[in-house]
Amino acid sequence: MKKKQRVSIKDISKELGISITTISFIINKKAKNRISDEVIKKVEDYIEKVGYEPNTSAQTLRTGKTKTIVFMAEDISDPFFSAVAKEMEEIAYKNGYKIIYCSTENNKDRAAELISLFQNRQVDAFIITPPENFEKEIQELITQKNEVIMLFDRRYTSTEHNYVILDNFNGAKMAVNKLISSGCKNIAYVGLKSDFSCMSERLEGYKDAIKDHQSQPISLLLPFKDVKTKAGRIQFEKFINKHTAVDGILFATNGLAINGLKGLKELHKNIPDELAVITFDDRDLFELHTPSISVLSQPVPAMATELIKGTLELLRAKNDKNEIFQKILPGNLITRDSCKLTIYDKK
Amino acid sequence: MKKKQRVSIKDISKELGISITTISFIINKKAKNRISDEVIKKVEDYIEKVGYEPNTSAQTLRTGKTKTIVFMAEDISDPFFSAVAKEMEEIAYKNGYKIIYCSTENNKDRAAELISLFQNRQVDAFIITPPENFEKEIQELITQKNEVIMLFDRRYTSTEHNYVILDNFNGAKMAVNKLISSGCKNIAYVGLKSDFSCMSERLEGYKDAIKDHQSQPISLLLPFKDVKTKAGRIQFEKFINKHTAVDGILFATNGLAINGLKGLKELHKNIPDELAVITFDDRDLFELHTPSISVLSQPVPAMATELIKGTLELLRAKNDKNEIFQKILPGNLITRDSCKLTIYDKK
DNA sequence: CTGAAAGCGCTTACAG
DNA sequence: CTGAAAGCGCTTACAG
Repeated sequence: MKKKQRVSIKDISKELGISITTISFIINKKAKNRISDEVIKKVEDYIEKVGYEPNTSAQTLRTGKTKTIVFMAEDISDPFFSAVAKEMEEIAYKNGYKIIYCSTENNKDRAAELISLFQNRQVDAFIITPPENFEKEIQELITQKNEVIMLFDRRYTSTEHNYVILDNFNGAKMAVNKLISSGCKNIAYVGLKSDFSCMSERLEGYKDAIKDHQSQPISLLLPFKDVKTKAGRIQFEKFINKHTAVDGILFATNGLAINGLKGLKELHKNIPDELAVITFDDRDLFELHTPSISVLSQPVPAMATELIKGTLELLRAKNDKNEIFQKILPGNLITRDSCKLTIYDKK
Repeated sequence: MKKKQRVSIKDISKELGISITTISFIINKKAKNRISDEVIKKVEDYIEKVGYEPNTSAQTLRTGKTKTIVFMAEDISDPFFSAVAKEMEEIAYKNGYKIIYCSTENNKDRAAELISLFQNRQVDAFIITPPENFEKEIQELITQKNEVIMLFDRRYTSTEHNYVILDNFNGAKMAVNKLISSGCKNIAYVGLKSDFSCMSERLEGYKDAIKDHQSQPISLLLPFKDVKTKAGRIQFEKFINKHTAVDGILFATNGLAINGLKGLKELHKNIPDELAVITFDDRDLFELHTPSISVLSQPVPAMATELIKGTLELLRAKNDKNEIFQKILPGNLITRDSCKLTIYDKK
């Protein structure tokens, strides 16, 4: 935290009597077989001594690379996304990259506006959780090839693209199997009415898990705008009152679970005796809830690592080849009191 | 989301047959009394038409201004800080600024490292929640005058500096008065062992509120590292077991409250009958908790607005004068079931 | 009222 | 193995 005056390549050149060309090559590790070891050593030592750091703007202006990644989350203040964001940052900084965040609020106009804003500001890569009905825009973005495009949490089946997602299908299966093994006979699925791949994959996982177990799926799909609202809660309560046989629920997102738990409280349902509950995404709220809520948690650190690792890899490979980075990570089942104990649980 | 090739001032100059000097003046609104209205109109129309956006790196290289603000939070994945972050972003983008986030984890070495990192990358302003024992470093940073320094959540009494904070003293008083009016006779304070101004101000507010009410303050101050740990919970439980007369608690942070609520659950304390509870900071967890928890919530949108507004103002005023921006915002008391009802509550 | 030119700090093709 | 020079896209002091 010293430094008064920034030192430039020119200063080093003057000081050491070596051309700026040579110094630049050394700084950029392009000196091998070009510059003598002696000169390399001399320059590196001096750089170390004065703590030289290249001017990013000059580099950007010259190369067109900004060393900046944009993370467009659905909502950066959502605990899941902010946890991912925090982990990513750390790794990005270590690799000399900055991250800029923004929230789409699942609004496609807003997302389009943000993308165009950041394209103007020049960024190297976008990590995006696309909003509803955004496939065309994403495709166009990928086709332009101006930036590396990495999708997160959601993918499209029609296009070949980079993504990091949860294994939603098997996650849902694990969660439902937990409900089954704890004695539930009629399991309902509460999800989002959405074209998000994660939502359809979770629903499919649910259906697959119950197919030999109960006569037919029972599901409620709420529109995105109602997830946190009273209107959504009323729809959920109606659903519960209608399907009286339901004795287990899988919530597809933590938002749905929170509103659903409020609803179950209003209906005075006893968890887990009348109704067992499990949800996607862990939050400390679920641990503290009475009773504590079982979850299928997403591996946040692993996701963040893959997201950045993949993006940096693609950034390096850019133009080299049409490399594709795809990762599907398994979730973790955390059993708590909202599922009845079974003889298999030792606790 | 079109655009193939970025258009530069040079392109405009060639197209319109006007010098780049003139165009630059018009873009930067320095055209008044220098350039004819006719030319201004012509250039502005063309810029509008082709959607010209200046190259930020070139501007930065030339002016030294990066249009970047760093927000160093204690933990950017904490709901309070991530909520503030999200609000700030929106306003910053509208003003042509980017925000970069990082987390100090309340670690002073890490904070110092981050500051030096971002100084090298050149940023215009720092919005900082300083970690413990960081006053000297902050003072040095302010003295350097390389960037605008805005403190958030914590301030120092010894130095004159910019800050946006909660009215902690009166917030704590309001919270304690709520406990008093709901019938508590022995109110304890659970806080942080810390040199943060917010912590001492809250403790003072508590002391001031109870001074005519109970014989002496009863407080537990935990070290930062134990806030979320089992060790901290055990200390808390011992404290509760020791002070059997305590029938009301004010928690100084949401983290302390969460761990404390876990402890009270383990001790099978009935809230609010045996023990009423109120905490600083609202989280949806507190609303969903059984019983729901009363809080002294911080005005997140107003804080974010003041933070950015103030920072931009100082950025504009830089060098002009030694302007100082200080804002103390009032908290909101939200009464829920963790305080007993009084005849004054209509519900 | 308008423009030619220097220079911010880099990178890299080219020459030697 | 090393260096002189052009140029990335701006801003602004200076000249007219």
